Amino acid sequence: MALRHAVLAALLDGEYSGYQLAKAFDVGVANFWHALPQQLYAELTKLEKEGLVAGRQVVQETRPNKRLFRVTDAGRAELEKFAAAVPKPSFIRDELLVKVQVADRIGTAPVIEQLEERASAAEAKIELLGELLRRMRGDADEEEFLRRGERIGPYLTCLRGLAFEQEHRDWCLRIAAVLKERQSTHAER
Amino acid sequence: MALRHAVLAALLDGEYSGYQLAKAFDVGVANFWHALPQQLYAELTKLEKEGLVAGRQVVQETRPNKRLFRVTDAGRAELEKFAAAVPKPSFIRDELLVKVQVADRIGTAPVIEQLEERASAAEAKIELLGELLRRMRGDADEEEFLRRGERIGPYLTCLRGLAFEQEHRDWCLRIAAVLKERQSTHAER
DNA sequence: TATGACTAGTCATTTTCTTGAGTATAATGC
DNA sequence: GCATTATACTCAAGAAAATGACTAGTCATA
Repeated sequence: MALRHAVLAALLDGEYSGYQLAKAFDVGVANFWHALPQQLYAELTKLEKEGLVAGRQVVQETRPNKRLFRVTDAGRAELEKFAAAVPKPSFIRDELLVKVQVADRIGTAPVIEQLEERASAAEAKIELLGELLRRMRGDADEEEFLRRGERIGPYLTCLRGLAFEQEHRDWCLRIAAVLKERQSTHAER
Repeated sequence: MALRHAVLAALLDGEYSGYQLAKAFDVGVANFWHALPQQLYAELTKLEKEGLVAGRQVVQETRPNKRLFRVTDAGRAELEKFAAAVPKPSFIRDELLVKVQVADRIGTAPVIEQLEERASAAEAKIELLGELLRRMRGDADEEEFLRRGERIGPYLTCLRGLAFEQEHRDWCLRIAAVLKERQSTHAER
């Protein structure tokens, strides 16, 4: 019951099609959740049936028709109920961590490579998020924006995304360095 | 196909029962994955059927009998294959983030409370992980340990857990402060 | 002019995760 | 002495997520 709320949250800022949502939920512009297109289409259908969102058909000449969705009052009420409920704890769940856990017992080389790839992926996302944040706050500096900005929710979640990616990158680089160092000093078994 | 590898990884350090694994996977000592007891028991059964782990019955007088599992050669090979495969990207998936995303549009008060609760939960875990790390490295300082320590895998994943929790705590406190400040300056709608 | 990428979805299946309940004994705490 | 917690599991059901395949038109590019 969490994807539904993520969808409602994303839809709170305006009308979007399933396709548009899918992009946002995929690339990570939406730093607060992640889902595949199929999940989103399915969820939108369910939400519409329950009256939490309302869709309207938009006929397009040159592109396939699409359906734009917006949150209804019932949807907003549902979100409010959700916000008041106790949240489930969040966990890291990362395949790379599993690999690092055993890296010193099995082959280190591929893990080092993956750590470095991850680090540069994180770097790219850091750039992207930095740009996004700059655009969101406009001329104001951060403090100012956070005090007086109109819509700070997305900014705050992006901040978390940014901090997460920075931590992620730093850890990857550090661990890669540690494993490399050991690779050269210890004899490979 | 990731839980199986997490289980194999956890089992690599010795023989454990499903019950013991469940504790490790629950509390977060295992900072590289999370799972419920039922999943673990089921996974162990499957892994045994496939010959990736081997279990042996240990008869106990005073406690219920238990089954201890260890990784077989086939299991180790499977882990190696896994380590070499391209890893899936990791995502944050946190209900609290969804709430923060919409916090400025709906009720802020409960979200602030939840942020502060999260922060203190993170604080507690930080303590725990710090203690764990200290115990793992013994007398040596970190640099030293990472260069020459026997088994650094678990240490490295704990480091990530620690950094994650610190970032988590800092963000929660910062956002709670921002939302509070706005609550007092803006008129609540 | 074929190739692939982009828009805008749908359908079906499988895997994974979560929730809830139940069994049985033993040690510990009030 | 009675309640709680800890050990050690099992079974079933349901929700959520991931995987894969498919439709169908448009646009840019090589």
